[in-house]
Amino acid sequence: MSDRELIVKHLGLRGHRVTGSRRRVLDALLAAPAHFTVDDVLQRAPGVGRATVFRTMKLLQDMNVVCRVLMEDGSLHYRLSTTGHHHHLLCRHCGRIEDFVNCDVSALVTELSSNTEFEIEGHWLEVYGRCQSCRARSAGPADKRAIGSAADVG
Amino acid sequence: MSDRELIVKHLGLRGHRVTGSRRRVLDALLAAPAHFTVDDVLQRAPGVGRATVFRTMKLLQDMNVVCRVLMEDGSLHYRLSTTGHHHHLLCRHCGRIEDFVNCDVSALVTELSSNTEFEIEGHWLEVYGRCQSCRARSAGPADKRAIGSAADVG
DNA sequence: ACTCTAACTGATACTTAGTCTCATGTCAGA
DNA sequence: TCTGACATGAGACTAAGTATCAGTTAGAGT
Ligand SMILES: [Zn+2]
Ligand SMILES: [Zn+2]
Ligand SMILES: [Zn+2]
Ligand SMILES: [Zn+2]
Repeated sequence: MSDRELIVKHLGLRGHRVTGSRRRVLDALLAAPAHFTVDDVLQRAPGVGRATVFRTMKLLQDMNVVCRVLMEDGSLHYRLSTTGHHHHLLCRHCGRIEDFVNCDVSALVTELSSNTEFEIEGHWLEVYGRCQSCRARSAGPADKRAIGSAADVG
Repeated sequence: MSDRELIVKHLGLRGHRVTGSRRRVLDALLAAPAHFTVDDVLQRAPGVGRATVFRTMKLLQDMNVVCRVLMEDGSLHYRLSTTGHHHHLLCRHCGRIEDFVNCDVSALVTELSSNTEFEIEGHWLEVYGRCQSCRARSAGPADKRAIGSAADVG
């Protein structure tokens, strides 16, 4: 069973209708590159209305089919996702993204909980850097896929 | 020397002009509550143009006078800041914010660096939860200062 | 004090991201 | 196949921010 069929099935099971527009949006983002904007989807899903694309993205997000990625310039991209909670490592230089799930964010949270009087319920974390292949062909000038002024650089 | 005088002096030293508009924006945000939007500033700085407020906020941000806070609903707020890199603990229930600087994010970064082949250059982290006083008067219904659907809840 | 100019300004038009409304269309269960 | 709740597209609208530009001004140099 293809990715698309799986998702469609999942939609059905959750009581959502499987409509033409939703199928076109799905096809669009399954064919899209590793991360993309709502606008990318709009252009790849001909005939589907703007509002519908936004609505569908939100639906898929709630279903963990896609996740949102906060780019360093503050814009939001989307990415196919299977797992629930996880974080991203973004290469500033080539735009590549890797997920990390098993990393010890929970240790940080635990530490914070005991240091402060807050009860921690959630968090948002994105990490920016330079991937292996970009390090390899290093001293080259960075391209523009992940520009940043919004970065909380640490 | 007052906060304002200090900042004004700092502006001057960095070669920025100290104009009426900038003074009005400064007064506005020094009088504002613990965190506020650009729009709040606009309303508290009568006569200052929209674009100028945005420009001034960016300037003050570059000077570490203010920092940006990513609310759980995705909107951006500002907050007076003195230190450079730090993170925020936001109470979802009363809107209170605490900074944390000394927390071991660097351990996480180090771990990530060795687990992945990324060279980590920056990150963005916000933490959401419930502050001590909100926990004290617990079972009460949450108010609406920090609503969230955008949360990356972990 | 006077001049000069780069820095700054407000108005306004524009862009981008997303929401709302509403009349029309359609999926899927009976 | 009927039917109505769900979904849709068009387009108006909001919110957040940027670009342009003609006019103003801070403040350095004299
Ligand atoms: Zn790379
Ligand atoms: Zn940090
Ligand atoms: Zn609280
Ligand atoms: Zn996490």
